[in-house]
Amino acid sequence: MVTQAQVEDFILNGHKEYIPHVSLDCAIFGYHEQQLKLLLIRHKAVDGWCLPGGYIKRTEKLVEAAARNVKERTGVDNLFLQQFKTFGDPNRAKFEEFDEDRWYEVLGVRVGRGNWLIDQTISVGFYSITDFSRTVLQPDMMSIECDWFDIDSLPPLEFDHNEMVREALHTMRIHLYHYPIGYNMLPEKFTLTEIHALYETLLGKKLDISNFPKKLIALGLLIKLDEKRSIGPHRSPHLYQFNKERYHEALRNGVVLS
Amino acid sequence: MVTQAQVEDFILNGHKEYIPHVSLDCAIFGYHEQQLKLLLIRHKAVDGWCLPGGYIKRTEKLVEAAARNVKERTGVDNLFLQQFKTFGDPNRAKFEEFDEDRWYEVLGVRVGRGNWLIDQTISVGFYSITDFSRTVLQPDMMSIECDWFDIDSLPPLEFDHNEMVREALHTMRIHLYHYPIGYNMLPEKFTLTEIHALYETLLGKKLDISNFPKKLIALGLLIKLDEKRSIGPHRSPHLYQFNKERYHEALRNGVVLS
DNA sequence: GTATTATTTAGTAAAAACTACTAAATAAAT
DNA sequence: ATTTATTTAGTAGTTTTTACTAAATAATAC
Repeated sequence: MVTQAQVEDFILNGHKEYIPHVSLDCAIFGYHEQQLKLLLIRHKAVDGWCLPGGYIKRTEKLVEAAARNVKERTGVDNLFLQQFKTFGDPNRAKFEEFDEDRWYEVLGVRVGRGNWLIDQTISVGFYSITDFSRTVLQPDMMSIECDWFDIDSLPPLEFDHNEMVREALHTMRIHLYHYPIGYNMLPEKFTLTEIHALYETLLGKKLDISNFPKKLIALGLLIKLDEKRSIGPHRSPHLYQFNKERYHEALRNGVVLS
Repeated sequence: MVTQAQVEDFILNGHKEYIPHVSLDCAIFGYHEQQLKLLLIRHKAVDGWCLPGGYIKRTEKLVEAAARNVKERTGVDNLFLQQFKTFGDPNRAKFEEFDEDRWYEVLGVRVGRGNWLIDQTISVGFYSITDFSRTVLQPDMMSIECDWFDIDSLPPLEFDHNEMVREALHTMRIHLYHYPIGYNMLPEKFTLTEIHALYETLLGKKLDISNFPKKLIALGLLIKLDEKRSIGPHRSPHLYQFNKERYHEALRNGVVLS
């Protein structure tokens, strides 16, 4: 639970703990059973939805700040997390629309125009992917709501966040061909059909079911187990798991998936 | 010419014109006759070499700040310019080594620890490519020297700039397969041998001379002219030029070169 | 003019990769 | 034992890539 004192301290003294003029925004993609969603939040003092974001502590690395932010919103750790682009445009937030009275009303603190939060920021964009069924959402102290939205029916977003989502999705889909993905999104042991559905959903297009797994297996990323899973009146699929070493080696050095 | 008054104004009042805590660094690659070089500068108050960089005016976009920076250093406009990564690590610059007396000595201004220049910054990395024979180098006001270095024999760089160069080169080489390149680096009309040499040098590897141009021609990026160039006692090569429309369309939407 | 020369560049054969499709295998249910 | 639905190995056809060959050709030397 966030207390009023904490909110006040953040607003009035946050610039001592965080680096001013720099923020980060996270496009957190959520996958589950062939659905792709995006996490959005609603700020107390802003009408529409936007990407979750935050500030960078003076003591932490950029990627650590992003990981902390994702963890705070979703409750989940250790996700696939990548920088995609940094945004800086004097018009990306409209400070002329800043309404001091409204901020006082909703936050209970008088935030002046000189406050560190009411100033131009450069924002570093990260994206992340998680299994949304395992998450426990938690808005940040400046927000009232936090929810998953289907990627195909997002509301219009505030600031330059529509562009951010477009860029994040684009980068994520390119990365899918160059980095292995699946940890944290699939059970420890999974079937080829499951990982196939994951890739199809993330890429937003069909992949031939019989050709798709060949490359992954040829690259040694998947280990075929001697177990099967019973899921109906038909042949039981084999279970697979990731070859952890190869997986992390591929994460570091990249692969080519097609 | 930069006056002492300008230096003082930049140091003491720069934070009003520029966004504090954010900087940018540019890996400016220079190509000419099968040589690949990198532009480095030497700060007045720092011993080693580093990437040229600068700050972002409150009125300009990120990419405009980078373009301005590249133009100031090289005198050349309108180059291929791409963001590659943003760097943020509390240890990327070592402020404990900051030597107030040395700064006074070399700059003639007393720069205190509270000064905006002596504080943690997040740096946005851009890379750019130009023909180094067409450039007129110009150090920035905080530097004494500015020169091209062969990419294979760079001096060790200050701060995290070795990592930046590694990342910039890596990104540039990936981009070569996804964006057309050559404008500003080749004459208006050029031979297949010339563009082949450009790609080989930038990629740092051999490309089969007889297969290389096929994809570029098939994509319609190159227009074969009816002119030839006389350059020796042998068959004269045809001249080509870029299909401007296709070139810019490919810059926007990307291509796949292999 | 003609032969020589070095390089450009069209063409092709072989190899590799990719795609679309077929059918065998198989485990649960009846 | 049979039916059923799905997994997954296999393959044939296509496309792309790669490696190589040789024809074309313009400047030079004679």
